Amino acid sequence: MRSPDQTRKILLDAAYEEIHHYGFQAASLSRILANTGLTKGALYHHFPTKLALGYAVVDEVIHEEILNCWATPLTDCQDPVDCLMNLLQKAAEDTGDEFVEMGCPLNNLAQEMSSVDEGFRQKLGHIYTLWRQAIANALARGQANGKVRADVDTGAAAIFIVAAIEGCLGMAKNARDINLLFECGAGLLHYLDTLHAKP
Amino acid sequence: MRSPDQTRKILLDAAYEEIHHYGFQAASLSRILANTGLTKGALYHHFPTKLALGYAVVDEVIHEEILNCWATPLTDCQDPVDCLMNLLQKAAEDTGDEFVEMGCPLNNLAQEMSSVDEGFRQKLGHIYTLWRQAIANALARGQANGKVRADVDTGAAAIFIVAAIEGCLGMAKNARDINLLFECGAGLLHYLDTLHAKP
DNA sequence: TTGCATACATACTGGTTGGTATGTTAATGC
DNA sequence: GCATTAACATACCAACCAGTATGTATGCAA
Repeated sequence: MRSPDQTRKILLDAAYEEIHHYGFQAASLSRILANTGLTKGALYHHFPTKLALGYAVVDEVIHEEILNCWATPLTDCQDPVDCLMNLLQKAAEDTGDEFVEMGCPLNNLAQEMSSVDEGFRQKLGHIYTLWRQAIANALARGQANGKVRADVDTGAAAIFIVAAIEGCLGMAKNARDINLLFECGAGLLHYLDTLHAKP
Repeated sequence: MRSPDQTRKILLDAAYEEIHHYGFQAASLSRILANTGLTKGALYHHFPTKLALGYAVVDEVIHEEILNCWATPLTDCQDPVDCLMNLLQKAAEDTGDEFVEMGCPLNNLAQEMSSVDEGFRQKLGHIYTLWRQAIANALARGQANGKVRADVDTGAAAIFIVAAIEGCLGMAKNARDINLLFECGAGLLHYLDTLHAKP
């Protein structure tokens, strides 16, 4: 009847949703427990503090999300520009409504917590670095096989691409308008196109 | 000895800094009052609720900031691409350290509050719209005098430019690294350059 | 079957929150 | 100079917060 791993996951998922909605600082442990039907005993058995719970959400939930959505799909990819365009389209479709209403969890937490807690800042920075490296590596491979212009600074381009993605998601979140996300994404696609090697 | 307007401004400025640091939800009225040396009597004499104080910060402080830094300088500007490049450089230099540590107040609030409070969302959205329109108008004037390519969708380009600016500031805030801001800005400059009409 | 640690639930605490009710003082109009 | 109101200060409140102390039931090992 008892399954502590599952209980932990329930708490983690509920915390993820709560944080996604209200941010970490305004996230209420009482609300998380009310949503799960569990009690403080369970929560503090699995997580020593609220901060530890937040860290776990970053390390286990958000980290995995970015890996699955962005890093892994880029590892085997011949034309990184095309791949990024497809991933953008897919991301916009898959998580469309949720992200348009509540934004990208990674960006939300990074904006809220980077100037408040050093642990959050570093953990989130680590995820951003992984994401950027995945893009930079893909661009470099694209250069090797002639799909990407040789004069592109892959690292700097990766930084700008991630920033633009988060920027567009942020605009769409405030506007609550998925069309604005597409309009903004079109600008990014236009930029990506300039990275393509032209015959 | 008494100057209510000045008192109000002191409260407003302190609230702006507190919100800039901790966000609106985690902003503490007690901390604001401690920083000003004033008391609750003064605060609640000038502002009926915490929400009203937050709204005032948006309407009076942040609104003015965007107007002065972005909208106004673009009104009389022959080559909008060059102007934007200069404004980016200037913004990075002027507010450099503060923004690198605590981010753009407009973006911070928009990300935090858009999914929490409809009033904040609309007020901040209004500021974003003004900002975008200023850029779009400048681009359109650039098209009229041949500085900007005629096939550019000025509205969509303005959306992307604002998104990219906020995205770059967000990346730099998390990294706490002004060099990353410049690297990211270089990507934006590269995009802006593609808008230029080529001879 | 007994012993014992894990996995929770319940009840409570000190501190902080936004907000209010009541004083007190300074400026202003007459 | 006197009354009135604006401009604050002080004291207080219920609600909520993260966190803790204690109690209880489950499952497993011996």
